[in-house]
Amino acid sequence: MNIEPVRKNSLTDSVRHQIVDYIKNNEKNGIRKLPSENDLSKALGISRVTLRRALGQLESEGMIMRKHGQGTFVNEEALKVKVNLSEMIDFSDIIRRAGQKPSHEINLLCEKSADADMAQLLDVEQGEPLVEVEYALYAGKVQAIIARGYFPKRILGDIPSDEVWNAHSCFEILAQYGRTLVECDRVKLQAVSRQEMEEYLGHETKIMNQTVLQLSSVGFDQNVVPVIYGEAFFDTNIIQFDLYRIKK
Amino acid sequence: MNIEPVRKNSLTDSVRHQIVDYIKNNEKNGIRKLPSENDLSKALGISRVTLRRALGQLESEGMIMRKHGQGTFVNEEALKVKVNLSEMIDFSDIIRRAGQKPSHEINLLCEKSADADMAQLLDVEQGEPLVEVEYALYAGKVQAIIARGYFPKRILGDIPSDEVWNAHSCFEILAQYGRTLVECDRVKLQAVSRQEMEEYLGHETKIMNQTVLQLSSVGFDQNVVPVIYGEAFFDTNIIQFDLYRIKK
DNA sequence: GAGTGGTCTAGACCACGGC
DNA sequence: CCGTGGTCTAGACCACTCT
Repeated sequence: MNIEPVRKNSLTDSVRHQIVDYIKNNEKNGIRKLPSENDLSKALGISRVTLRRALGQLESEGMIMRKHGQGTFVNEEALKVKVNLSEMIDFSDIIRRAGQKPSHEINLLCEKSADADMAQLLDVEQGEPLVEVEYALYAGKVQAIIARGYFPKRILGDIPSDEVWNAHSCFEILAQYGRTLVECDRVKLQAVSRQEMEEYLGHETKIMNQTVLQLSSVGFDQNVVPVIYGEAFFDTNIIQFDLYRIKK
Repeated sequence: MNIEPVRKNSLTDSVRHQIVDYIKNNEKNGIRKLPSENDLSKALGISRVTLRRALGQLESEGMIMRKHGQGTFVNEEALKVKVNLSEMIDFSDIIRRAGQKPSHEINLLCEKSADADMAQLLDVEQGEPLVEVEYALYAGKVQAIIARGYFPKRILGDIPSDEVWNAHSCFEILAQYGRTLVECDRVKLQAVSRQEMEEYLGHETKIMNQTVLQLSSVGFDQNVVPVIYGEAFFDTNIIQFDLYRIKK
């Protein structure tokens, strides 16, 4: 039983992927200039409008740069961004991006009723049954992330077995057992001491650093209805988040 | 002598601003649905393509949500983001967004030659003269940010007087005296202890928190040539960065 | 002047949601 | 069924850069 996120491939999307492939294939050759928009649109058999939509998306991500009167170029500085904070990715992928091998274990899995704060964050009635789950994530053999999540129990039809929890992330379980995709989230950042983290969690951890980066996030489904609240603590000696920003 | 960032207003830009105004004006009335694309484009006297380009930009920022077959809606969750980390804004504006009154003082202003690390980061020769400047920024009466910046001295024709430094940010001085606009930057995040921060800075600070968020950034001009390197330390009890992220 | 990206349009057709 | 947003096109004209 696998429910995959269904994303139709528009022409623009597939063009964008072709351009990304083109860039990756020519990375070694040192080719930093793309063909002109006219040439590219003819070569791809599409209108210039569609090509420009694809290029515009890549430009807003920072992957390419366009210079009026000169051409379109690969932006090598933006490509140096590894652990991109502005992308919504799994904890495991974050560790992979940091160049490490990810693994995880479940610290905690239980039911809890929503207190006032949680009820407001998740837009549910106070007392509504929530699932509380805590993961410890390792980069190689070192603990890099502690993540705790809360979401309404009713989203899950049946509570999966421990094996399932051990093999999948919260988001995968919400997708497969709750048919709920987290499409966007709002994140708050704080720097906290290891001691503050352990007081919040209520137990000791194997995080080595004395200071950690705390990300508090509310995840929403496609209708911007809150579905999950998470608190994650990162050892920034191991996970260094990056961002590439463009002035508007 | 004021050199303003020259940004031509395209039709799409002005349409986008009109939509933002529309949203702000109707925020109080509780109107969360925008007119249909056909109606809007007719009312504004523009083609639907141009309107959709403007709406698409607002959607990628999270300000609006479009539902196929239903309409376009204001995204209230995204609007809750206050101190948006994915926007390139001045330290003073960051403090304003956090709901505080900003002020700043210069801690340090001197010349320094580039060491190996700095030479690599700024893509200059080792030994090249740099300007080193350190600001302390206050939220009300509390120290909230310490920021240190380095940039090649040759960018500035003449070194401005102390008065100018006290009245402007690094970016304003680079723009007005160096005719250099910082158009994009790459940022790295770390959580560090107050002690580590003070060791890096070489002096004590008035930051109250025991842990701070460190942002290390390289700023680039419109040709993605590095022009400034900065290390900034934030008291996240006062400045809590936010992000709204959309899955791709 | 030739080539590049930047902007805008009119119009067609499709897919989804609610009535 | 109708109205909504989603996608794509051909073509025009402009502004910038280089030679």
